[in-house]
Amino acid sequence: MNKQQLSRITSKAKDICARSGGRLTEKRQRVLEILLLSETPLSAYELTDAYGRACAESMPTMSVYRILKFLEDEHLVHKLNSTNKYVACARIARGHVHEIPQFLICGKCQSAKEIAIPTSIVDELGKLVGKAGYTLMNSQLELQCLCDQCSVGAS
Amino acid sequence: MNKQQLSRITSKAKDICARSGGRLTEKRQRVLEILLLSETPLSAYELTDAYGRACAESMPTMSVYRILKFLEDEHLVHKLNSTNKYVACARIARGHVHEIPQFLICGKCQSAKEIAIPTSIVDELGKLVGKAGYTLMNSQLELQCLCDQCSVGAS
DNA sequence: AATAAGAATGATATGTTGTATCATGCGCCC
DNA sequence: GGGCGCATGATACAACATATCATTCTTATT
Repeated sequence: MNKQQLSRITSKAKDICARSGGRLTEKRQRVLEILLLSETPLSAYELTDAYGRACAESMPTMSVYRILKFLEDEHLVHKLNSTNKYVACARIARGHVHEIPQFLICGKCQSAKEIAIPTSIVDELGKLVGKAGYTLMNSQLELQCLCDQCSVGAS
Repeated sequence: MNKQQLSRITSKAKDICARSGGRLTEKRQRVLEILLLSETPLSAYELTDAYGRACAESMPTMSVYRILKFLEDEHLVHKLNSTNKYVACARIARGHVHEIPQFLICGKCQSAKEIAIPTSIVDELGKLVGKAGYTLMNSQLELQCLCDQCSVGAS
Protein backbone atom coordinates (compact mmCIF):
# COMPACT_ATOMS: atom_id res chain seq x y z
CA MET A 1 0.00 0.00 0.00
CA ASN A 2 1.42 3.39 -0.95
CA LYS A 3 1.06 6.70 0.79
CA GLN A 4 -1.67 7.95 -1.49
CA GLN A 5 -3.83 4.89 -0.96
CA LEU A 6 -3.29 5.15 2.75
CA SER A 7 -4.35 8.77 2.96
CA ARG A 8 -7.36 8.06 0.78
CA ILE A 9 -8.44 5.35 3.20
CA THR A 10 -7.85 7.36 6.33
CA SER A 11 -9.73 10.28 4.87
CA LYS A 12 -12.63 7.96 4.14
CA ALA A 13 -12.35 6.60 7.65
CA LYS A 14 -12.62 10.12 9.01
CA ASP A 15 -15.86 10.63 7.10
CA ILE A 16 -17.24 7.40 8.45
CA CYS A 17 -16.47 8.38 12.01
CA ALA A 18 -17.84 11.87 11.57
CA ARG A 19 -21.09 10.52 10.20
CA SER A 20 -21.65 8.56 13.39
CA GLY A 21 -20.64 11.41 15.63
CA GLY A 22 -17.19 10.00 16.44
CA ARG A 23 -13.76 11.44 15.83
CA LEU A 24 -10.80 9.74 14.24
CA THR A 25 -8.19 11.30 16.49
CA GLU A 26 -4.51 11.20 15.65
CA LYS A 27 -3.87 8.20 17.90
CA ARG A 28 -6.82 6.32 16.53
CA GLN A 29 -5.68 7.10 13.02
CA ARG A 30 -2.16 5.89 13.81
CA VAL A 31 -3.45 2.62 15.19
CA LEU A 32 -5.59 2.16 12.10
CA GLU A 33 -2.61 2.95 9.85
CA ILE A 34 -0.42 0.40 11.59
CA LEU A 35 -3.06 -2.23 10.95
CA LEU A 36 -3.55 -1.12 7.36
CA LEU A 37 0.17 -1.43 6.71
CA SER A 38 0.68 -4.70 8.54
CA GLU A 39 1.10 -7.86 6.49
CA THR A 40 -0.53 -9.89 9.22
CA PRO A 41 -3.15 -9.43 11.91
CA LEU A 42 -1.76 -8.02 15.16
CA SER A 43 -2.60 -8.65 18.77
CA ALA A 44 -3.34 -5.69 21.03
CA TYR A 45 0.08 -6.06 22.60
CA GLU A 46 1.86 -6.33 19.27
CA LEU A 47 0.05 -3.16 18.29
CA THR A 48 1.24 -1.50 21.46
CA ASP A 49 4.82 -2.38 20.52
CA ALA A 50 4.35 -1.32 16.91
CA TYR A 51 2.90 1.98 18.05
CA GLY A 52 5.87 2.57 20.31
CA ARG A 53 8.27 1.88 17.46
CA ALA A 54 6.39 3.93 14.90
CA CYS A 55 5.60 6.93 17.04
CA ALA A 56 8.61 7.28 19.32
CA GLU A 57 6.14 7.68 22.14
CA SER A 58 4.38 4.76 23.68
CA MET A 59 0.74 4.12 24.43
CA PRO A 60 -0.64 2.12 27.32
CA THR A 61 -2.19 -1.16 26.28
CA MET A 62 -5.42 -0.06 27.87
CA SER A 63 -5.66 2.74 25.33
CA VAL A 64 -4.91 0.38 22.49
CA TYR A 65 -7.85 -1.77 23.56
CA ARG A 66 -10.06 1.27 23.82
CA ILE A 67 -9.05 2.47 20.42
CA LEU A 68 -9.57 -0.99 18.94
CA LYS A 69 -13.04 -1.03 20.41
CA PHE A 70 -13.79 2.34 18.89
CA LEU A 71 -12.49 1.23 15.50
CA GLU A 72 -14.46 -2.00 15.71
CA ASP A 73 -17.62 -0.10 16.52
CA GLU A 74 -17.02 2.01 13.43
CA HIS A 75 -16.43 -1.19 11.42
CA LEU A 76 -12.96 -0.01 10.53
CA VAL A 77 -11.28 -2.94 12.25
CA HIS A 78 -12.25 -6.58 12.77
CA LYS A 79 -11.17 -8.99 15.44
CA LEU A 80 -10.19 -12.54 14.54
CA ASN A 81 -11.54 -14.69 17.32
CA SER A 82 -9.54 -17.73 16.40
CA THR A 83 -6.26 -15.93 16.96
CA ASN A 84 -7.14 -12.96 19.19
CA LYS A 85 -5.72 -10.59 16.64
CA TYR A 86 -7.00 -7.54 14.81
CA VAL A 87 -7.09 -6.53 11.14
CA ALA A 88 -8.10 -3.37 9.32
CA CYS A 89 -11.32 -3.71 7.40
CA ALA A 90 -10.61 -4.31 3.73
CA ARG A 91 -13.59 -2.33 2.54
CA ILE A 92 -13.10 1.10 4.01
CA ALA A 93 -12.31 2.69 0.67
CA ARG A 94 -14.96 0.80 -1.28
CA GLY A 95 -18.27 2.11 -0.13
CA HIS A 96 -17.77 0.40 3.19
CA VAL A 97 -20.96 -1.57 3.08
CA HIS A 98 -20.23 -3.66 6.10
CA GLU A 99 -21.60 -7.09 5.65
CA ILE A 100 -20.32 -9.72 8.00
CA PRO A 101 -16.67 -10.16 7.17
CA GLN A 102 -15.28 -13.60 6.45
CA PHE A 103 -11.59 -14.41 6.67
CA LEU A 104 -9.13 -16.77 5.13
CA ILE A 105 -6.21 -17.21 7.49
CA CYS A 106 -2.98 -18.77 6.31
CA GLY A 107 -1.74 -21.24 8.89
CA LYS A 108 1.84 -20.72 7.84
CA CYS A 109 2.47 -17.01 7.25
CA GLN A 110 -0.56 -15.85 9.27
CA SER A 111 -1.78 -13.56 6.52
CA ALA A 112 -5.51 -12.95 6.60
CA LYS A 113 -7.69 -12.09 3.64
CA GLU A 114 -11.16 -10.64 4.00
CA ILE A 115 -13.61 -12.05 1.48
CA ALA A 116 -17.30 -12.01 0.72
CA ILE A 117 -19.24 -15.23 0.79
CA PRO A 118 -21.97 -15.52 -1.86
CA THR A 119 -25.55 -15.44 -0.72
CA SER A 120 -26.07 -18.91 -2.17
CA ILE A 121 -23.64 -20.52 0.23
CA VAL A 122 -24.98 -18.54 3.15
CA ASP A 123 -28.50 -19.60 2.23
CA GLU A 124 -27.50 -23.25 2.10
CA LEU A 125 -25.83 -22.94 5.45
CA GLY A 126 -28.92 -21.25 6.78
CA LYS A 127 -31.14 -24.15 5.67
CA LEU A 128 -28.80 -26.66 7.22
CA VAL A 129 -28.75 -24.75 10.46
CA GLY A 130 -32.53 -24.55 10.39
CA LYS A 131 -32.84 -28.32 10.14
CA ALA A 132 -30.70 -28.62 13.24
CA GLY A 133 -33.14 -26.46 15.17
CA TYR A 134 -31.16 -23.23 15.09
CA THR A 135 -31.43 -19.94 13.27
CA LEU A 136 -28.28 -18.57 11.67
CA MET A 137 -27.30 -15.14 12.92
CA ASN A 138 -24.53 -13.05 11.52
CA SER A 139 -21.50 -15.25 11.50
CA GLN A 140 -17.96 -14.19 10.92
CA LEU A 141 -16.28 -17.25 9.46
CA GLU A 142 -12.56 -17.71 9.94
CA LEU A 143 -11.33 -20.42 7.62
CA GLN A 144 -7.98 -22.06 8.25
CA CYS A 145 -6.12 -22.12 4.94
CA LEU A 146 -2.76 -22.05 3.24
CA CYS A 147 -2.07 -19.11 0.96
CA ASP A 148 -0.72 -19.84 -2.49
CA GLN A 149 2.70 -18.48 -1.70
CA CYS A 150 3.08 -20.73 1.31
CA SER A 151 1.76 -23.69 -0.69
CA VAL A 152 4.46 -23.17 -3.29
CA GLY A 153 7.14 -22.77 -0.68
CA ALA A 154 6.10 -25.98 1.04
CA SER A 155 5.99 -28.10 -2.12
CA MET B 1 -28.58 -38.04 29.24
CA ASN B 2 -29.23 -40.96 31.59
CA LYS B 3 -26.76 -43.09 33.46
CA GLN B 4 -26.84 -45.90 30.97
CA GLN B 5 -26.08 -43.66 28.03
CA LEU B 6 -23.28 -42.06 29.98
CA SER B 7 -21.63 -45.33 30.85
CA ARG B 8 -21.97 -46.53 27.29
CA ILE B 9 -20.16 -43.45 26.09
CA THR B 10 -17.40 -43.58 28.66
CA SER B 11 -16.86 -47.23 27.94
CA LYS B 12 -16.53 -46.40 24.26
CA ALA B 13 -14.17 -43.58 25.18
CA LYS B 14 -12.01 -46.03 27.09
CA ASP B 15 -11.73 -48.20 24.00
CA ILE B 16 -10.76 -45.23 21.90
CA CYS B 17 -8.01 -44.27 24.31
CA ALA B 18 -6.76 -47.81 24.65
CA ARG B 19 -6.53 -48.17 20.90
CA SER B 20 -4.16 -45.22 20.72
CA GLY B 21 -2.13 -46.35 23.71
CA GLY B 22 -3.63 -43.82 26.12
CA ARG B 23 -5.55 -44.38 29.31
CA LEU B 24 -8.84 -42.85 30.33
CA THR B 25 -7.96 -42.43 33.99
CA GLU B 26 -10.58 -41.72 36.59
CA LYS B 27 -9.89 -37.98 36.58
CA ARG B 28 -9.94 -37.82 32.82
CA GLN B 29 -13.19 -39.72 32.79
CA ARG B 30 -14.69 -37.39 35.36
CA VAL B 31 -13.75 -34.34 33.33
CA LEU B 32 -15.26 -35.93 30.25
CA GLU B 33 -18.42 -36.80 32.17
CA ILE B 34 -18.83 -33.25 33.41
CA LEU B 35 -18.65 -32.04 29.83
CA LEU B 36 -21.03 -34.72 28.62
CA LEU B 37 -23.57 -33.73 31.24
CA SER B 38 -23.20 -29.98 30.83
CA GLU B 39 -25.92 -28.12 28.95
CA THR B 40 -23.38 -25.61 27.70
CA PRO B 41 -19.69 -25.50 26.81
CA LEU B 42 -17.44 -24.85 29.80
CA SER B 43 -14.22 -22.91 30.18
CA ALA B 44 -11.24 -24.62 31.78
CA TYR B 45 -11.86 -22.66 34.95
CA GLU B 46 -15.56 -23.42 35.02
CA LEU B 47 -14.59 -27.03 34.60
CA THR B 48 -12.21 -26.73 37.53
CA ASP B 49 -15.06 -25.44 39.67
CA ALA B 50 -17.47 -28.07 38.44
CA TYR B 51 -14.91 -30.75 39.21
CA GLY B 52 -14.48 -29.45 42.72
CA ARG B 53 -18.23 -29.47 43.27
CA ALA B 54 -18.79 -32.89 41.74
CA CYS B 55 -15.86 -34.68 43.28
CA ALA B 56 -15.52 -33.12 46.72
CA GLU B 57 -11.83 -32.85 45.99
CA SER B 58 -10.41 -30.17 43.80
CA MET B 59 -8.08 -30.29 40.86
CA PRO B 60 -5.50 -27.67 39.89
CA THR B 61 -6.40 -25.81 36.73
CA MET B 62 -3.14 -26.91 35.21
CA SER B 63 -4.34 -30.49 35.40
CA VAL B 64 -7.64 -29.56 33.84
CA TYR B 65 -5.79 -28.06 30.89
CA ARG B 66 -3.62 -31.14 30.59
CA ILE B 67 -6.63 -33.40 30.71
CA LEU B 68 -8.44 -31.28 28.15
CA LYS B 69 -5.45 -31.53 25.87
CA PHE B 70 -5.40 -35.29 26.25
CA LEU B 71 -9.12 -35.52 25.52
CA GLU B 72 -8.77 -33.23 22.53
CA ASP B 73 -5.94 -35.34 21.15
CA GLU B 74 -8.23 -38.34 21.45
CA HIS B 75 -11.00 -36.37 19.71
CA LEU B 76 -13.23 -36.84 22.72
CA VAL B 77 -13.49 -33.11 23.37
CA HIS B 78 -13.51 -30.06 21.11
CA LYS B 79 -12.53 -26.52 21.88
CA LEU B 80 -14.70 -23.64 20.70
CA ASN B 81 -12.29 -20.93 19.64
CA SER B 82 -14.88 -18.21 19.51
CA THR B 83 -15.67 -18.57 23.19
CA ASN B 84 -12.63 -20.35 24.68
CA LYS B 85 -14.84 -23.11 25.97
CA TYR B 86 -14.85 -26.87 25.67
CA VAL B 87 -17.51 -29.41 24.67
CA ALA B 88 -17.63 -33.18 24.65
CA CYS B 89 -17.59 -34.66 21.17
CA ALA B 90 -21.09 -35.60 20.09
CA ARG B 91 -19.98 -38.66 18.16
CA ILE B 92 -18.15 -40.76 20.70
CA ALA B 93 -20.86 -43.39 20.81
CA ARG B 94 -21.53 -43.40 17.08
CA GLY B 95 -18.51 -44.91 15.42
CA HIS B 96 -16.56 -41.81 16.27
CA VAL B 97 -15.45 -41.05 12.75
CA HIS B 98 -13.97 -37.72 13.53
CA GLU B 99 -14.48 -35.36 10.67
CA ILE B 100 -13.91 -31.73 11.39
CA PRO B 101 -16.62 -30.73 13.79
CA GLN B 102 -18.85 -27.78 13.07
CA PHE B 103 -20.81 -25.97 15.74
CA LEU B 104 -23.98 -24.00 16.09
CA ILE B 105 -23.73 -21.77 19.12
CA CYS B 106 -26.80 -20.11 20.56
CA GLY B 107 -26.00 -16.51 21.40
CA LYS B 108 -28.62 -16.45 24.12
CA CYS B 109 -28.44 -19.69 26.10
CA GLN B 110 -24.91 -20.57 24.96
CA SER B 111 -25.88 -24.09 23.99
CA ALA B 112 -23.69 -25.58 21.29
CA LYS B 113 -24.71 -28.25 18.83
CA GLU B 114 -22.22 -30.25 16.83
CA ILE B 115 -23.32 -30.88 13.27
CA ALA B 116 -21.99 -32.26 10.03
CA ILE B 117 -21.73 -30.01 7.02
CA PRO B 118 -22.43 -31.68 3.68
CA THR B 119 -19.54 -32.16 1.31
CA SER B 120 -21.33 -30.02 -1.24
CA ILE B 121 -21.14 -26.92 0.90
CA VAL B 122 -17.57 -27.60 1.87
CA ASP B 123 -16.69 -28.04 -1.81
CA GLU B 124 -18.31 -24.75 -2.70
CA LEU B 125 -16.43 -23.03 0.07
CA GLY B 126 -13.24 -24.68 -1.15
CA LYS B 127 -13.75 -23.32 -4.66
CA LEU B 128 -14.42 -19.86 -3.35
CA VAL B 129 -11.32 -19.97 -1.20
CA GLY B 130 -9.31 -21.17 -4.19
CA LYS B 131 -10.39 -18.17 -6.24
CA ALA B 132 -9.09 -15.92 -3.49
CA GLY B 133 -5.66 -17.54 -3.73
CA TYR B 134 -5.92 -19.77 -0.70
CA THR B 135 -6.35 -23.48 -0.09
CA LEU B 136 -8.92 -24.55 2.46
CA MET B 137 -7.50 -26.65 5.27
CA ASN B 138 -9.58 -28.36 7.92
CA SER B 139 -11.84 -25.74 9.27
CA GLN B 140 -13.96 -25.95 12.34
CA LEU B 141 -16.82 -23.58 11.73
CA GLU B 142 -18.53 -21.95 14.67
CA LEU B 143 -21.77 -20.37 13.58
CA GLN B 144 -23.46 -17.79 15.75
CA CYS B 145 -27.13 -18.75 15.99
CA LEU B 146 -30.25 -18.66 18.08
CA CYS B 147 -31.67 -22.00 19.10
CA ASP B 148 -35.39 -22.60 18.56
CA GLN B 149 -36.18 -22.50 22.25
CA CYS B 150 -34.57 -19.11 22.65
CA SER B 151 -36.27 -17.85 19.48
CA VAL B 152 -39.62 -18.77 20.92
CA GLY B 153 -38.86 -17.23 24.26
CA ALA B 154 -37.82 -13.97 22.64
CA SER B 155 -40.89 -13.63 20.44
C1' DA C 1 -10.16 34.68 26.24
C1' DA C 2 -12.44 32.19 30.46
C1' DT C 3 -14.96 28.45 31.58
C1' DA C 4 -17.68 24.46 31.87
C1' DA C 5 -19.08 19.90 29.84
C1' DG C 6 -17.90 16.00 27.70
C1' DA C 7 -14.78 13.10 25.11
C1' DA C 8 -10.23 10.93 24.90
C1' DT C 9 -6.34 9.22 27.09
C1' DG C 10 -3.28 7.80 31.05
C1' DA C 11 -2.29 5.10 35.18
C1' DT C 12 -3.09 1.39 38.02
C1' DA C 13 -5.14 -2.71 39.42
C1' DT C 14 -7.14 -6.93 38.56
C1' DG C 15 -9.57 -10.72 36.07
C1' DT C 16 -9.34 -14.49 32.61
C1' DT C 17 -7.08 -17.76 29.72
C1' DG C 18 -3.20 -20.49 28.96
C1' DT C 19 1.80 -22.38 29.15
C1' DA C 20 6.37 -23.69 31.29
C1' DT C 21 8.76 -26.26 34.55
C1' DC C 22 10.07 -28.98 38.21
C1' DA C 23 8.41 -32.08 41.89
C1' DT C 24 5.66 -35.92 43.42
C1' DG C 25 2.72 -39.90 43.07
C1' DC C 26 1.11 -44.14 41.03
C1' DG C 27 0.87 -48.26 38.12
C1' DC C 28 3.12 -51.71 35.73
C1' DC C 29 6.66 -54.87 34.25
C1' DC C 30 10.48 -57.55 34.99
C1' DG D 1 10.36 -54.74 45.28
C1' DG D 2 13.03 -51.69 42.26
C1' DG D 3 12.95 -49.01 38.58
C1' DC D 4 10.70 -46.87 34.52
C1' DG D 5 7.20 -44.05 32.58
C1' DC D 6 2.99 -41.87 32.64
C1' DA D 7 -0.18 -38.90 35.33
C1' DT D 8 -0.84 -35.38 38.49
C1' DG D 9 0.37 -31.50 41.73
C1' DA D 10 2.48 -27.09 42.79
C1' DT D 11 4.28 -22.87 41.47
C1' DA D 12 5.37 -19.32 38.49
C1' DC D 13 4.50 -16.56 34.85
C1' DA D 14 2.96 -15.05 30.04
C1' DA D 15 -0.70 -13.36 27.09
C1' DC D 16 -5.14 -11.42 26.56
C1' DA D 17 -8.61 -8.37 28.37
C1' DT D 18 -11.54 -5.31 31.50
C1' DA D 19 -12.68 -2.04 35.48
C1' DT D 20 -12.06 2.26 37.49
C1' DC D 21 -10.52 6.62 38.70
C1' DA D 22 -7.51 10.54 37.35
C1' DT D 23 -5.93 13.69 33.95
C1' DT D 24 -5.81 16.05 29.61
C1' DC D 25 -7.68 17.72 25.48
C1' DT D 26 -11.83 19.65 22.52
C1' DT D 27 -15.39 22.21 21.82
C1' DA D 28 -19.29 25.09 22.67
C1' DT D 29 -20.79 29.06 25.07
C1' DT D 30 -20.35 33.26 27.06
